[in-house]
Amino acid sequence: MHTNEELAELIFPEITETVEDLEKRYPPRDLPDGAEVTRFAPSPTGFLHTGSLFTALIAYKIAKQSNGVYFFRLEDTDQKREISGSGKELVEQLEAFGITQNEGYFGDTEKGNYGPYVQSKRSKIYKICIKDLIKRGLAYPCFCTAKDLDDLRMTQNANRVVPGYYGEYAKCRHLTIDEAYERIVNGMSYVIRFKSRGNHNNYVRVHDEIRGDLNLSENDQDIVILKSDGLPTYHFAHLCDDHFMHTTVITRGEEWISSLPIHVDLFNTMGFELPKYAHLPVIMKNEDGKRRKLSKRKDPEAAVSFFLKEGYPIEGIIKYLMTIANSNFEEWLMKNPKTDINEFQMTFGKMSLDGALFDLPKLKNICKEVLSYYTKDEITEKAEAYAKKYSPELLKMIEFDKDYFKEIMNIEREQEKPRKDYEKYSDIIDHIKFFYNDKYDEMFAAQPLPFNEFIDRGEIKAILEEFHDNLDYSVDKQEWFNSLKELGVKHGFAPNFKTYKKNKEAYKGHVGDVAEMVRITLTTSKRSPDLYSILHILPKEEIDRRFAKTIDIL
RNA sequence: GGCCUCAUGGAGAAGCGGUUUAACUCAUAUCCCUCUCAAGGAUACAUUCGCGGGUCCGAAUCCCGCUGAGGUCACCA
Repeated sequence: MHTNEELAELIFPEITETVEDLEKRYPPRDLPDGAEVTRFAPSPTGFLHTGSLFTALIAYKIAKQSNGVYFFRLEDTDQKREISGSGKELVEQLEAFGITQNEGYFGDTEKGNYGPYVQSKRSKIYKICIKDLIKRGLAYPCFCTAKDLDDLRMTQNANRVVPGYYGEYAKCRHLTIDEAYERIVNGMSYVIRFKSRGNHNNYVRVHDEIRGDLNLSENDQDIVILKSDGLPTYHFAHLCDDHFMHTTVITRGEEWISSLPIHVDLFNTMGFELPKYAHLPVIMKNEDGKRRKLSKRKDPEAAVSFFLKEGYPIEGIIKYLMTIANSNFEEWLMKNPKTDINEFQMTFGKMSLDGALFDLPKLKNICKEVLSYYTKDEITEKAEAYAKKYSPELLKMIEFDKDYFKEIMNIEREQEKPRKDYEKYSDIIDHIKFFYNDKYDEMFAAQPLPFNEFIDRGEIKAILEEFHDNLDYSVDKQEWFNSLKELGVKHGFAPNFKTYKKNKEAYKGHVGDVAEMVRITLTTSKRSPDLYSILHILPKEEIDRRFAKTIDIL
């Protein structure tokens, strides 16, 4: 007759430490009152997902604003799905968004007293806990094969009973210790299951920081806690890791709500204090009138790298995510458009319960706002950083003459109501390329200049010549514009749109038409920022050249 | 299918039993301003809070039922 003790020794002969040893090794953290310990714990299965960034952002904020600790843990227990190198990538992308840690996994290194922070390196810790459970008769080896489990599921479905490995259906649970012992000695493959003492008909009340009290059916499933590869499942890793790392608030997606009873069961039987839980809404996408989770495969915007590549400002993305996270954030943002968002206090109570639809127009609007508030130096610096990584073309423009670029970026910037031209850094090129001679020449050659076809070419030519001959760079904007009006009037154009509208027959057009001629000459386009600014930024010789070139073809 | 969660306009949402004629932001539309654009300003956009009952003098707000959407039922997390 073997005992549970002997069974535990047979399975884990190399494990000599106990749960008490672990408690000593990972003592409670010394933190101020109210400090929360949070974590972001992704699997290294690919690049940073927009939803993951959202989750990480919330965990980070909750810890920061309470003077607590935010750390990064790598959940690499599924070696089949692992994509090598993605763990490091995840850390780096988060860092790009300002979500930095002072403890945890850093890609190449680890820091902190509660490590290791990579689950595959914590194997011993899980085994210590499982050995303890086996000794206490609360976990057992299960020899069922995938086929056994499939068959079980099928008969359960056919009989309309709750599927799963529990109670009478948990075959291996009813094996005697000797039987189990013998099978292991004989080299049979097995997993370790948790022996649940719960009853499906009882309810447990679990508090969720966002949703309030949840009433859930007790767990009675004998879930797998150690896979045959020797690594734990998520549930068991969550139990051990968050307990010994002293996480105070578990922030995770709402898809975990249904496994909450398992976690409660696990924490209770290990005698560990249950952490607080906050089940976050999942970011959705609308497709043909149906809501669904943002999908990494189908939606480019599901990967955070998409936004980075497009050149959306990081600050804008974070602010957008914050508006989804807390309904009162936007109001705060409007009052404090330039304040560091770390000043904003995030609360679980202001979090919505159902998943928000990802709204690109809203993101764009926020990004526009963010970019418009940057000084010329700030936007130049950030645009350069973006260009270095993603846009050689833009980089060339910036490096050609940085001061020149700054002056261009400064058009109607650094004022009360700045221009809002750009939603992302990649928009810059198209808006300003006419400032660069080679681009100008390209555009000049590409299509006929869009001069108003109702105005005689000779007239345009005469006006342009006269405008150019009398160009005075020393006058202020108002005076300059007056002279433009006078020039128009002289040629039969109304001084303003109103006058023209009242009596269209009396005029060939209005100042706008005259300005348009100059604009096309200088930019090849009917649309551009302020003309006066352009005249003062473009080098004088270049202005002369453009006039000559344009007049020449008229 | 069982269980769980959620449900206010095109989107994010405020509201939590009585000055709510349902705040605010984005989007959209129209108008104004204007040298074009980007802005800015003004106005419009839910007779009604998924539907049906009930409680109450009074309900988006409380209760019940239904419906819809999402999640979950793995040796994936």
